[in-house]
Amino acid sequence: MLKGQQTRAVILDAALGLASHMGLEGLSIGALAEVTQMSKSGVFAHFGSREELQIAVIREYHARFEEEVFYPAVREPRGLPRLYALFERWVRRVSVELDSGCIYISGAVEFDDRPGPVRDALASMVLDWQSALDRAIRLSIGARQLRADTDALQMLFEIHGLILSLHHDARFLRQPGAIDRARVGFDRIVRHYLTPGTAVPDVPTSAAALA
Amino acid sequence: MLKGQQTRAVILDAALGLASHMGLEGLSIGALAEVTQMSKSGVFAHFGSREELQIAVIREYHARFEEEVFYPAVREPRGLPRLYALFERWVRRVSVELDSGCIYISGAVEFDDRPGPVRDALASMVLDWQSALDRAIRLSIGARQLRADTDALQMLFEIHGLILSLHHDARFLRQPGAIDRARVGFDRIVRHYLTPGTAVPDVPTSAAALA
DNA sequence: TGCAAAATAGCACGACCGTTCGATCAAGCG
DNA sequence: CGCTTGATCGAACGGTCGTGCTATTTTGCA
Repeated sequence: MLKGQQTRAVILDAALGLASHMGLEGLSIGALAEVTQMSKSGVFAHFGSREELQIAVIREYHARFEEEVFYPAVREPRGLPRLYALFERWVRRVSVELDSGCIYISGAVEFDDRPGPVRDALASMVLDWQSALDRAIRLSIGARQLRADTDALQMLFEIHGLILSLHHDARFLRQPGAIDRARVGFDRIVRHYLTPGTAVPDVPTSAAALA
Repeated sequence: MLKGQQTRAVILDAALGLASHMGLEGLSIGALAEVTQMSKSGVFAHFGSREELQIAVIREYHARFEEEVFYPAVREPRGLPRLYALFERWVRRVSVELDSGCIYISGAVEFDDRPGPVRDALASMVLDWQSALDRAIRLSIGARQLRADTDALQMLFEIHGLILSLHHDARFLRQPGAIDRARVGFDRIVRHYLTPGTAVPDVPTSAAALA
């Protein structure tokens, strides 16, 4: 009983690392068995099918994402401080994980015209995260830090674009300045929707982080 | 001699359709043979290896992209009109192709940590396109339509994010309003870098296109 | 300590993969 | 006409894939 859950966790951990390099479609039970020093059937037995394994990986990624990005950020006060914290931790997750890679992003591309349970699970997690961001934006509007006519979903669309552009430039093109470009873009977006006279938090920069 | 190039073109056309659905990694010679009603070895002979096939697909996609997006847009006058045309055609390419999919974007995710000739070819095409956009932005600065202190690469980073967000929301999440969100975002970015007093072209909207 | 149950291994299967090789077919040219 | 050359095919190879089976080992509890 205990042993089962335990090795399952070990497998899942290895699967996450493997999936963030090869993608969810590149995740194979054979490779997973090799990494964990188990037999293919031993690995297989814990999930019942490859699809279930993929879904388990997605759920595990979601749990870790919440742990590292969402929960710490919602401890910040409502409004802009929380929104800034959410974005900054999101940026870090996408860029620090430079040698792994965001499963939300790679999965979205892999499964964008491949219907099925995996795609559904992925979409549900992504929508969950987006609605969390949407709430944070609306709270900033409610606190009159962002203008009342702010289109929260439009703002979210633009912010999400910065993260995707960061992922593209940093991971694929290996351009080092991408993190600060994302931060600058975020600051510009916030200032655009800002209620005049409201103070904005400082934007962290890589240079500042070094000092 | 003639027949060879001819069927090669037929295969390549089918390969493009197949790759934009299944990704460059999902492109298989067997499936390609089935679609083109040929034998696997017949298909194979035209490229010599799967990798060469993938590179040929990338080159063909690049050629079509130039044909549909770049060349028509550079016939617009320098500065903002050309920049708007480039963006609008880019948007259309990413969204109209809703049932196919942009190989630049899916390829970037598939090959972001898979070094080799395919990744190199892909990166070279993407950088080519990005430098074209960069030139268009700099020409707008030179024409004093955008402010002299405009950071062209930062602006490019933000615009690229809109396209990626559009691709994500329209293709993966199937949200219908994404195209206009991208256009609104673009208009907002341009206005931010705009030299005060400069007129901006109208932004096309889906509603206007219907009228 | 012993026994039931859970966990893991070993093996085989059919399917698909990219690739190779030799045979066959069609067309162009002397 | 025959010969060469390029295009295409058919069959096969070794490999990996996911997935079933049946043993065998290991675990947790009475």
